[in-house]
Amino acid sequence: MTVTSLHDPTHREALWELEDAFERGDLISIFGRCTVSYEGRAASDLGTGDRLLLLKPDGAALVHTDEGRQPVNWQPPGSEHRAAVREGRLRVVSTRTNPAETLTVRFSDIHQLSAMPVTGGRDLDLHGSEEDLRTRILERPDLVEPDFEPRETERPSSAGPMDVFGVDADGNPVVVELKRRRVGPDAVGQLARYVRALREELGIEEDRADADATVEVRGVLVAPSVTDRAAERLADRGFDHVALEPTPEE
Amino acid sequence: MTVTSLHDPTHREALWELEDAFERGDLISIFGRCTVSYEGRAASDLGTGDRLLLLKPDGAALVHTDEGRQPVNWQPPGSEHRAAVREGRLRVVSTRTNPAETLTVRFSDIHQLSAMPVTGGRDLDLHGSEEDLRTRILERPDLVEPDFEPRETERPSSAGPMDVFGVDADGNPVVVELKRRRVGPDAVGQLARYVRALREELGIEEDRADADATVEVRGVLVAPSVTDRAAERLADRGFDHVALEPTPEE
DNA sequence: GAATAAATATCGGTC
DNA sequence: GACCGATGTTTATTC
Repeated sequence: MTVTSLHDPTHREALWELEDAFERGDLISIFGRCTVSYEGRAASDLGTGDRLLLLKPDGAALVHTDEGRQPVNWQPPGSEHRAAVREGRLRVVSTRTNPAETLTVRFSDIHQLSAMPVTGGRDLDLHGSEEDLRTRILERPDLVEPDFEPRETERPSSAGPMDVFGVDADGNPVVVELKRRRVGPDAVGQLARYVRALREELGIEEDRADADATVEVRGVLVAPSVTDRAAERLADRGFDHVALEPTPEE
Repeated sequence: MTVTSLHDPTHREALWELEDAFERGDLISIFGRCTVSYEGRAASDLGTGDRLLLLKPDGAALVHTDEGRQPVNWQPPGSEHRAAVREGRLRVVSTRTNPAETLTVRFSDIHQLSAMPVTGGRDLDLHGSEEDLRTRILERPDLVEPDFEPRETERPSSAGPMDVFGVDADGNPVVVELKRRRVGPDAVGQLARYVRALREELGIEEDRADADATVEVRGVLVAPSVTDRAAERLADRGFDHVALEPTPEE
């Protein structure tokens, strides 16, 4: 493990080290006083200040200040980093295409530069996602409702694949939409599109007042909880909400 | 400007410096070999590997690998960082409440530690946002359509505030929904909710076949472009699309 | 490449 | 604190 670390380097020293680090595919961090400008989907300018610039070998670039989880400016992976000294000052430019975007960092002072090789150790084991919720329901369909019978996951429809498709105790088709956390109105809209698509596919009238219909396509939203507005929209459309967490409570 | 930088420190040396840096409110970066575990809204585990840990004085914590714009693990601002040496190894724990979440980083090797004071220089001047699009339309309403007359922005309704409310050449109420970029069907749903709310408020029948109505609430979606499915839903509901960028083309 | 939906989304404003 | 909507959202997956 060879970590390079320069303290208060000159701009030229920083450039030499940067070019070597690009060559090695190192993860690079530069802390210094700089201005930042971005142009692409939007455009932004950031005046002089102390920031941390992170340059990744996959092309990602991040400019961090002392606040926030989000970088104040960035460039996504796949971008190309270049460095140069202009008028005695280090300048780092990261560009990408489609969309065409450019991030430019101009340093007036370089306090610290580090470069370090990083490989592997990237495989995160994450649980508690929507997929865990689906697994949970397939293993215990009664958590949705008694005698619910899942038939298919990712069932295709003209509105896209529905999370879970099944049949209830009375033989009605049921569209289940899964959300791992509290949801707003948009999730109800998503569910409504699937239900509408399935009704059309099965030739079932949308009019719920039509009590003659022996078969009704039902919509069920499975989520830990719903917002008030989402609850209204669920009620409007005659859908059900099942309160369920992606993983069992302790 | 005092930047502290330790190269291959002992775990105890790193701890001392960390505690001082917490005290000073420094921006801290630690590069080293570590494992990471997270528990909260979801849960995850990350095996041993070289990573960069960024600790911000506002409580944000970021674990970065050599890939991706996103940190592989993180903690949002407002969290509390603590450090300790257990069994000779540095351990950094960041916790927050509501929701209760904990991020734990256990180091086996510390390659590099830096701490630097950062203040100010955080005010980003961003243009090309939805607000720019609204400004543009208010200055040139004809970009929406000839003789369109904006009356109100953020006009309240039972479905929430609508972006722009106005009147067309024939005196019809117009609800304008703004999007800074290409949109999908959800934006049409959002517009539909506002239109429905306004129709109810004004006591206007939704049935468009009712040609007797002298006043019709119209819906206009202003966005650079729309997806095919969004276009279908716009047509279904009789809404219009105006192709417009948040900032003028060069 | 376009479209669609998930995410430990984050972030800001409002009530 | 809950809720709602924007974001240069990013990211993954599918078509």
